[in-house]
Amino acid sequence: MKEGPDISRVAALIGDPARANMLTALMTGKALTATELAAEAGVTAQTASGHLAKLFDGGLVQSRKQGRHKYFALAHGDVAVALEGLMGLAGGELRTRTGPKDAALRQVRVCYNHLAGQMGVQMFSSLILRGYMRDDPDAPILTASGQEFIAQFGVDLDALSQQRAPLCRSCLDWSERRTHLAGSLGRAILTKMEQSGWVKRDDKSRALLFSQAGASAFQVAFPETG
Amino acid sequence: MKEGPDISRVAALIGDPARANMLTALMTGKALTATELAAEAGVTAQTASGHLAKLFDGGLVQSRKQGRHKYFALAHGDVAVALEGLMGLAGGELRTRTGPKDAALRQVRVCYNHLAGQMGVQMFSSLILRGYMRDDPDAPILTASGQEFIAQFGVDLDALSQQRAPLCRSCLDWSERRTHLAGSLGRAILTKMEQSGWVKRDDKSRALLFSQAGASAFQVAFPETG
DNA sequence: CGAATGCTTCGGCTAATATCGAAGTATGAA
DNA sequence: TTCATACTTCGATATTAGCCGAAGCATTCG
Repeated sequence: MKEGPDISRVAALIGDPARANMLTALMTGKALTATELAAEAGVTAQTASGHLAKLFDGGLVQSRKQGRHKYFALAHGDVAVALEGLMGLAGGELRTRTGPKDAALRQVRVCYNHLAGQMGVQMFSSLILRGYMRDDPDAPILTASGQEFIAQFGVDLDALSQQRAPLCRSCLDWSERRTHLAGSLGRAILTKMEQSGWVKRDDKSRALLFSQAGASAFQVAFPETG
Repeated sequence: MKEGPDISRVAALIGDPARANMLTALMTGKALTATELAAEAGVTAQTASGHLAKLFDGGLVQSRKQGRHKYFALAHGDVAVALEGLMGLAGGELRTRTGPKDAALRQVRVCYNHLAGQMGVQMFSSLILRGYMRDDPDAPILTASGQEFIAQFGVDLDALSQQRAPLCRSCLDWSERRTHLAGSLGRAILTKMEQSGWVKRDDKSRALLFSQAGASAFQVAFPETG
């Protein structure tokens, strides 16, 4: 009578309108906070909290606590695939929403001491896609080829590993809502970029000012799609 | 927020255990009567009637009356694709149970009307690696050499391209977690294999029974190049 | 013609669950 | 510290929806 896995459980999870709205909102690939998802679903915070707990238990979303916010994202690509399949049956359309303010800050800025914004996310994903780094659930891990790449970039890894602070750490990007590289390595890379004259910090804001040559060099070092 | 075409509606349809069992039973591609589906779902005939009406209204199944029987089948291939996607999500949770029947199903089975399981994935990747097919993000594309290969295999491509249904389509395999070939071409290939006596369908399950000669011929036609 | 089978509709019972108000924790800011 | 924000837990309510018994059509067969 029963063949294959039980699909009713996971389908029932998606079958609630509030949860379905949350999941579709997460289809952008960006992480959203619990309150944002509550607004997206049109329910109160308490209700949303219950829904999100169920989605987490069902393995459809992953969560990440950062400060007093809790960010949620789809657990993995298979979830998006399944959702797309359902959308094909419903003939649905996708809507987009996220509103950052300053365009310059959204493109690139400093986050404590490391690179953030669109370029920060690009650097991180470029490292991942070329096999220099592995996005472990716990923390990113620099591979052997990655260590070589970073050394050639001009960062002294041995000195960094002496420090107490973790070498690699992923940080959720404010505007992009995707992970970028933090930790002592992220800090060292930004420092190296400053030393090389690629970029200067703005005194008043978190904006970063790339020189024309620096921007070009960045694109060469961390190309967009691998 | 009650806007637009709802993914939750169709997901809720699949979300009921009885309906999910009916749909999985229909994944064989065979049409089943209402009473057969009632037994499959473990409910009475009245309950099944209500479920099937809902599935029909939701566009997931098609029905045709024949004498005093009413036969149901999946509405179209997209439904099977969506169901397989959901199975991929639910598969991870039920890793513990692997019966003898599951092993056979993992190796090869029928997905609506095309080949699935380990052999289905092998066929797909064999076509890709030999340059007969290109795995476009949108949908797989048959190359010129691929068209020649398929024609030699004994499938009339001209007749297929006349149909409204897409020729090539990728479907995510729930056991292998990789794509296999669906669409009218996938269906035609399986039909050809049946006509050639390579394989027979099981009446009760999604299992496929390859003859010894058929299995050998399959390995010759779609070698494991990877 | 009855009798039997396959399917559907109706009514009521029951269980599940989505929802929100209120109160409780945790983190960050003033 | 004190306050505000973000999120969670608890309790109660209400709507929903699955389920089956009983009865009603429709079709087929003896």
